[in-house]
Amino acid sequence: MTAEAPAPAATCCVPLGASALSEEEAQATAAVFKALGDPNRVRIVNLLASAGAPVCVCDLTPALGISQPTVSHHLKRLRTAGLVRREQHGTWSYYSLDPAAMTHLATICDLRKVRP
Amino acid sequence: MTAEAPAPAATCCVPLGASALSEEEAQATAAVFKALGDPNRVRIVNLLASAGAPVCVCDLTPALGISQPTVSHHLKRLRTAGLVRREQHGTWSYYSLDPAAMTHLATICDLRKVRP
DNA sequence: CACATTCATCGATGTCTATCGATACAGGTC
DNA sequence: GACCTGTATCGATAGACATCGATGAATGTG
Repeated sequence: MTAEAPAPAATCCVPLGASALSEEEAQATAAVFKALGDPNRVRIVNLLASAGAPVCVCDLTPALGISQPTVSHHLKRLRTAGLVRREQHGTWSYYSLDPAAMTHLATICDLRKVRP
Repeated sequence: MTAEAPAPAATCCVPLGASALSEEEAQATAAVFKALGDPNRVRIVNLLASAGAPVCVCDLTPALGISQPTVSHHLKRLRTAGLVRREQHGTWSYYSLDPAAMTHLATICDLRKVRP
């Protein structure tokens, strides 16, 4: 019952329950990744990031080459995940990345510093 | 047709096609995120990260509290996405994070430096 | 060799979701 | 007011996927 990896191969088990994520934490993290787990949403985030300023839906739609309802759907998913913010100006909706969420995402993804 | 965001509101359109991701790039990126878009897979990655050494499936299964076939399924998805590596020792399979993939993931997620 | 154990695959099932066309809603323009 | 335009929502549909039990393959143990 030790933690050595390619173990002596008689018993193999390791109690790694230690610093495990809670069910809720895992679900929250997965929700963020799930929101980014679609090519069109990745492209939306990329477009918003490279734009650097709020972008109108009427610009997003032709850039993505998918129907307007589908764009609206993806934006809603990104917004629900907290990755994107909406800003309404008259008839037009402008979307931009949520800076805090981007920082949070970068933190989550950097697993290189995790220790046992 | 300028890039200012809350524009004068007469025309709103901005040509932001500039540094857009290709279809393939977007799909590849989304595939990585999709692989992480499940609570159990997030927990697997977390367990592997905090273990710091290859972990036996027989340790993962009780730690996750789901059936063994399901664990196997998730591991396969993570492995297909290139996030995880398998190492077989006798009857046992040991899984560990792919360091290069982790670095790549951290790079992808850090959108804070993107410029227009 | 017979048996047990570990893990991957298979088949089935229920749920989720991406996509679109049609429609409703909200602002602006005349 | 009537009309146009940009967005969001609705309803339907096809495809993807998480989950499990059963089975199979590989390896060790008696």
